[in-house]
Amino acid sequence: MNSKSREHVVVGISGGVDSAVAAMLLLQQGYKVTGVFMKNWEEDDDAEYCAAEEDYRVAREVCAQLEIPLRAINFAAEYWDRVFSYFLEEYRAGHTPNPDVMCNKEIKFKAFLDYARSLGASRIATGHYARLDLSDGYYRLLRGRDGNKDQSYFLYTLGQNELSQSLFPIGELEKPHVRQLAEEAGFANHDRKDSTGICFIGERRFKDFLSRYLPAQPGEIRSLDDKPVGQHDGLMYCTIGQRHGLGIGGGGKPWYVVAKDLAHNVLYVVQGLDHPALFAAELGAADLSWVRGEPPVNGLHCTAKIRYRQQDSGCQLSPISDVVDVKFDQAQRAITTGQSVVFYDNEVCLGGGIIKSIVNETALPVAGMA
RNA sequence: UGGGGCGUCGCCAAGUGGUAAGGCACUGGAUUUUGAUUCCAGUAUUCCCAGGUUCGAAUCCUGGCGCCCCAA
Repeated sequence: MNSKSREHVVVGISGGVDSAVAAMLLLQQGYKVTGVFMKNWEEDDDAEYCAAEEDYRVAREVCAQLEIPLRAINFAAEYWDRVFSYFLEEYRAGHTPNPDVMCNKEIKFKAFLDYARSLGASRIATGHYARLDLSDGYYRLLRGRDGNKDQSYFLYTLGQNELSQSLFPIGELEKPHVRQLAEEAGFANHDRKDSTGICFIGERRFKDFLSRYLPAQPGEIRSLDDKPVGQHDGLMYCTIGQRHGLGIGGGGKPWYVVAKDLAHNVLYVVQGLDHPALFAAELGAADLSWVRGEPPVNGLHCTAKIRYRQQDSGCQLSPISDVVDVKFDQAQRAITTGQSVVFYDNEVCLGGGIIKSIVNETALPVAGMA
């Protein structure tokens, strides 16, 4: 065997195909592999069915087939303290956070990494569609080879320390190939539907879920010319660019959320997918994180995403300090505070930050609202 | 209490004698490791009410009820 035969890797096994194939590939590459199933959310009493239990059952099945040990670890307390509380605070403040970005930062590549080290592993591995590359003494985070599944967006908070202790075994593969390998390996989950929804919390009616933690605060919905057009149940249940769930119709074109006025508890809407008020070409971001460990040169022209699964758009970063001002070559639709902007230099994910402000050419009824 | 207009699904809105378009909302599904977006499908035996004319009316007539506008 090769020198890797002694290296111990802990793989996060979720019950899905991706992590199962990741573990299998590591085994084939000669690593010593241990599977770990994370439970980071205590099921709610009234949950229709317990998805986590089924996930765990499948995880055990896969590990049994691979003949690797599977351990279970509960990070529910950490998840609540470091991810969920942040999530609620952001919503309360009228923003739209991305909990999965925070989950990767605080749980998978921190708590889980620490745990893996305590088990004697030198690295962790996950089933993310992203790639690692070591050049000039620096680790680079690259987009997954499968452009349709690329998950580097969720990983932009990782730095040199995390990447030097991580592996993304399926990053070079395309999803259909992963499923094929799973089928050939005889994994029962080879055709299991991809999981979506908030990491560990799963798919559920989002508004109902949020309302358990943030009580309703009904208020008026107004059009940009300040005419009342309906009622909302709470500004925190809505996000910029959102169409459904408002319950307002008429006039032909669909209505979209364009702004929130927290001070007056008013939700502003606009009619038509391409309404100009929905577009802005500039934003301010903070809580920056750079994969290389240091910011790129000031004035850098690169590309960026405003949300997951969106095509990158050219932009200019300047000035860069604790915060950054991002000017896009083309106006972006529905830039939303709380979401992450993630920067790329072609295939390389440079890092990103949390969107804090939007510079919009179209005057909104209330100054400073987002 | 003079004149004019209108009343079709929760909301806009076609249809002016031949047996209820479409859009929005809503519901379901697809896509998606955030929240969204997008895509596909479904949704009025009934046209404010009551009579009448007609083989046949949401469409014509009569009478109500409701709303709007202009005059006062």
